[in-house]
Amino acid sequence: MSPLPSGLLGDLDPTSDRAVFRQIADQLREAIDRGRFREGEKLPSEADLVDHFGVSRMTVRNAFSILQGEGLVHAEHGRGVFVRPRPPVRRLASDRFARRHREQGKSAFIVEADAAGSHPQVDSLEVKEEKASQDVSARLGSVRRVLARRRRYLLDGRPVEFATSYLPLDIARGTPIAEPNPGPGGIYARLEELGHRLDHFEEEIRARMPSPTEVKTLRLAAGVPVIHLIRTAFDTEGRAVEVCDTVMAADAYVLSYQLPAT
Amino acid sequence: MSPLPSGLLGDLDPTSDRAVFRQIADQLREAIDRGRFREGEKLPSEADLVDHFGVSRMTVRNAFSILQGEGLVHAEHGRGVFVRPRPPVRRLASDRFARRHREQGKSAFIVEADAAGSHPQVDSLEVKEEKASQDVSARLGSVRRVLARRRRYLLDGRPVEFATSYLPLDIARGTPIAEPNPGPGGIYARLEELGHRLDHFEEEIRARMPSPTEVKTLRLAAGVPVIHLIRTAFDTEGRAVEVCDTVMAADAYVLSYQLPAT
DNA sequence: CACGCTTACTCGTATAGACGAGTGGGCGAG
DNA sequence: CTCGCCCACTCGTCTATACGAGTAAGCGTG
Repeated sequence: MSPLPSGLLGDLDPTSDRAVFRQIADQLREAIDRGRFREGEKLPSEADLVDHFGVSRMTVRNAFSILQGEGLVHAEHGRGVFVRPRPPVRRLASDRFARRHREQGKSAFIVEADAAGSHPQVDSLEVKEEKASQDVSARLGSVRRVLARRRRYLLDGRPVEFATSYLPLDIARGTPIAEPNPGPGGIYARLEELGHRLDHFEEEIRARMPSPTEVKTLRLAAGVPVIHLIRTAFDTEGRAVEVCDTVMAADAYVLSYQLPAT
Repeated sequence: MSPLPSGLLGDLDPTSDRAVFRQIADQLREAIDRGRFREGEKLPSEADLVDHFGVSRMTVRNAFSILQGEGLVHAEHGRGVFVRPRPPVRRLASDRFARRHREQGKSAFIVEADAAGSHPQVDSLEVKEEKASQDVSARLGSVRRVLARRRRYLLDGRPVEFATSYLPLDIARGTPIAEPNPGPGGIYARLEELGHRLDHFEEEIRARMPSPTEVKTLRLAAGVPVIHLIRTAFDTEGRAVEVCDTVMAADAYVLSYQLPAT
């Protein structure tokens, strides 16, 4: 156990009324911000810090748990505590559903990821009829049962997004939309072929901490929120023809919208 | 110290390899989800749970700290641990900058809050010239110095949003935009009067955990992420005339956008 | 050389105890 | 009755200790 390089971290201020574990967290946070520790780099071990600051281990662990909650670091059992690297972000533009983007055969996700040089994957495909939740029913205009299309998106092996599309049965049943692979251009292309020319989308965005299920599905590190996006697609007759409920790892996304200044 | 009502919480499973503090957190989470504890209601005290489960206090505290990280509960020193109430959310529509919404005298924030029956407030007003950050400079087209307008928004006494507008000096200096109160219709009205007719806005949205500064400024509870929104306003000549950097308490907002299906 | 075991180091979980500090109700003095 | 104090209860901070379990490097054996 090598002692900490002197100067890397300072001392505690016993006169301060700031709790010791907060002072330690402050020092580590500042060192990270200043680039003394780089992305992915290992921080001093708990034992190192116990020696350096002369405190008990629980105090050091408390300090680390603060930084974890802030999403700054993550611990790996048996290895150490590391500065959490910022993963590459996926940029979602507001014109991503424009007709011109409906490529042949491949989904927007695949096309875009290929272009960015990363390896895209879609799994957990599930297509089935089910009872509409109260919220989905309200958005689709009081439908009882819906077709649900569930899928998870991964980039370079990392899950980044989990989405479920809900469609009224009278529109989707017996059409390619009810097939696992709906064909080129995705379900929006199919909807238009079925006579539902798309007019506009409405997107609602929230951010919150993930549920335990979401942590598992998206393999989220501590201190990573999720972006919850609910999109409703309207056809030219003003009918809501699809609701898509998406949960995204917030550290993997930047959403981008263009608004007219009308 | 009254014993816990039997049936409210179950027992631990000693054969499970799930950690005890996680099992306790699971039980509390489920009880909250099922409505056994309502919003704002007090959960059993640490001492109660120590007795009920026959574990040490740190184990119970670990369980609570998980739930805090999930934003489900919050602790109040000397009072107890409570189910975190969901505050009323502010809905931001994508047409909120439309010209027709530029009311006389009052800002959009005030008008909207009044309409919703809550008490709006704006403070921390600061208007000054400063050096542009690298990011702001890039967005505004390589300007060195900018006019920065900082303000914090509160609803019913609770801070919900902290925003800074940056404008190029050659546009803003010496105009009402450089005054604390820019007058009716806000700075967008002034920009148009100055010949910069607004064409469109671009908004970038991220979500992440707050920095300690943001926690203080927005008085955020544990487990509440922030929404970071960066808006750039473009005039009809394609010039970026303002960048607005906004940090919002994520539990107080729903963003809503309308997209054409062009 | 290759494989497997040992070992040191890492974080994870849990116990027991101590003191501090904020809150709020109750009780006693005036 | 009212005010102020006290006390019980609450969470916050910190120490000290123990064992478990994952990781990786090194060493010894075949």
